[in-house]
Amino acid sequence: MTLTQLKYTLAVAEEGNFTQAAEKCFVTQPTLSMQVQKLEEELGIQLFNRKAKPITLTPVGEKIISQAKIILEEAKRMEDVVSTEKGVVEGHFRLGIIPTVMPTLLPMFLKTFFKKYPKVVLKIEELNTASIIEELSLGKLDAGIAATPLDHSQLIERPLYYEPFVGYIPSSHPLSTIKNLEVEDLETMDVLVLEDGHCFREHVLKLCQTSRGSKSFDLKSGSFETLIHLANEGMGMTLLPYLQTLALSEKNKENLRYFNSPEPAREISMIHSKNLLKIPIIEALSGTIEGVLRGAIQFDNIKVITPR
Amino acid sequence: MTLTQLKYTLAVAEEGNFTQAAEKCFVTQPTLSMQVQKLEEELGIQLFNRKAKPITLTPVGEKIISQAKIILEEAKRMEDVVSTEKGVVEGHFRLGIIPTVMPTLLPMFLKTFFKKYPKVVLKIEELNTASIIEELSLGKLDAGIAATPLDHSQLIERPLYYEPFVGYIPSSHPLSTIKNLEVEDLETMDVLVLEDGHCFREHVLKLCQTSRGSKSFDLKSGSFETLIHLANEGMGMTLLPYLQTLALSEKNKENLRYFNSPEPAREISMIHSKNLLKIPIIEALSGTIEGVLRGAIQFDNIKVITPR
DNA sequence: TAAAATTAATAAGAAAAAACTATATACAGT
DNA sequence: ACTGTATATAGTTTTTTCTTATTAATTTTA
Repeated sequence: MTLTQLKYTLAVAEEGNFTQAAEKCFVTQPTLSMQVQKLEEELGIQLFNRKAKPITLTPVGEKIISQAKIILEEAKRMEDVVSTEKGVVEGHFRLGIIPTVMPTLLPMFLKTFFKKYPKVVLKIEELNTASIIEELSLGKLDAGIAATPLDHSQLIERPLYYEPFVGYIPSSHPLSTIKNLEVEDLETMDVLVLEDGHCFREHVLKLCQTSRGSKSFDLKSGSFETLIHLANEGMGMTLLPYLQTLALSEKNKENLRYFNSPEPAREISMIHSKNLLKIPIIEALSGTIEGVLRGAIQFDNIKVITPR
Repeated sequence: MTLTQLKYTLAVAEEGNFTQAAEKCFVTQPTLSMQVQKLEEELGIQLFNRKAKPITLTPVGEKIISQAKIILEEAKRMEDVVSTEKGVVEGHFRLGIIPTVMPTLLPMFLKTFFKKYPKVVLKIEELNTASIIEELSLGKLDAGIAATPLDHSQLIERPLYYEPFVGYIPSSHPLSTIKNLEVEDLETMDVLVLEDGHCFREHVLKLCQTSRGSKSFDLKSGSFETLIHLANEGMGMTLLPYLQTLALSEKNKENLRYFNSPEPAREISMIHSKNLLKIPIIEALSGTIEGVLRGAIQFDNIKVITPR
């Protein structure tokens, strides 16, 4: 059994077609056919049902293929081991980012990062915290950016920045006359929050302390844009993460009210598994993000609100 | 990178010597040297420090080797996948058995099993329940025999037999005059139990119900032999698993008192992980044990005592 | 210190494996 | 039955892997 045979067999399984699989592997069709046959012979098992069109896997074949995937996956990691040791910043990298960070953070560091590390192929996904944790532990993700601390024993957290919460209070709102917010102001107010699944929602609820189930809490929405719309239409006030406020129109910016010091803020961190693969890329990403944000977010006195 | 290269490199790492490694791999030394060199070249990394005698791994080499082990381990599992599918009962099999079952069960089925399935190479270890569970999930064990139910989501349990508890009450003991035991008798009595770590200890304590920390409970011992000795010397009574009583001397057998129906009993099961590797061997083992015990343990009315 | 022994690297050729081109064969759909 | 598509087989070339023979380097022993 060779890794090449496994690769070819996997390709056939995925393409359902020898000819296409051969193309994908950059070899001719007979080459591929023969290697698959050799594997079948060595294992003493029929892997494919060649009569079916498109070709299907036999039940045994399914199991073999899933084991083949594991082997090839581990073989691929060898490269990671090497480049980690070399400290080389290159290769594929899969990054998960929570939805409330993604749109504001991404444009800030992406260009800088690509310029500095052109050999890294980033694949970025928008995922909620739970998915990031799961995919990290499954090895489907190399790192994630989420609000911390998470208190997860298998993960390492590296804080990137602290993002204060800012009040958005339309002029129609009773609280709009004040100059600066106090956390206490929130307790009695109706605050519009994101829908379930966003950790930012949990942050805000925690900040508001009240678990009294006020009806306005149920005006859930998936985006800050909608939240601002709703607020402008007199449905209440809301809280935004600082970076989100930078993109507001001048008119909407007038509705912002900052908290008095110590400002409540969320901690945003790079998280990754303890197996120290791809550390150089993680360092490069973290460094770039920290550098870009050093100017953008500068606050003396903050109070971190934990996600849970 | 090929599996052969990894195999050769691993051999050198293990032997600390190219020549011996070559022997172990059934190839000549130059073959092995060249393949290792090719791997080093492909990875672009020096794996071995050839100046040291015996040859040592470079720090990078260590990491590469540990990844190589993972890959080869997974490659080896391919065989298991195949033979499982073929239903072939052969190959290496690692079985863990708890200490209170090991000495009585092993001699009952081992001979029969080897006669029926000569191609299986059994490696049996005496381990407590916690170790069995851990090693099963690490893949260091193929199956285990322990008292169940364990309520562990990653494991499958297949009950093999139900083993009643039998009272051992020396003539000096106040209870020795009775003919049959009732569970209630235990509550007021001083019962000698095994030391911590044995699940049989937990069974007995549970049966006795009392968590009142009676002093006699602390006369712990690691084996039933000692327990019987202690009992004979007037330290109290004890409980034995049924199979253990078969080996007692005729004189000691007179001290046995069986429970009235429903007899309390422990459930002994074959446990294995949900990844269905080596199922045929597990089936063969389970079948053999069940067959052997069918005659030995036959009780109509029992009441299973769970470990926890 | 020189000779012998051990061990790894190199060179060159043989054997084996993996790739290719060309062709045959099987099986749908028309 | 014909045609197009797809896989298997045959024969050849290329590449890789392994072997034997030899060299080079290092350690051990006399």
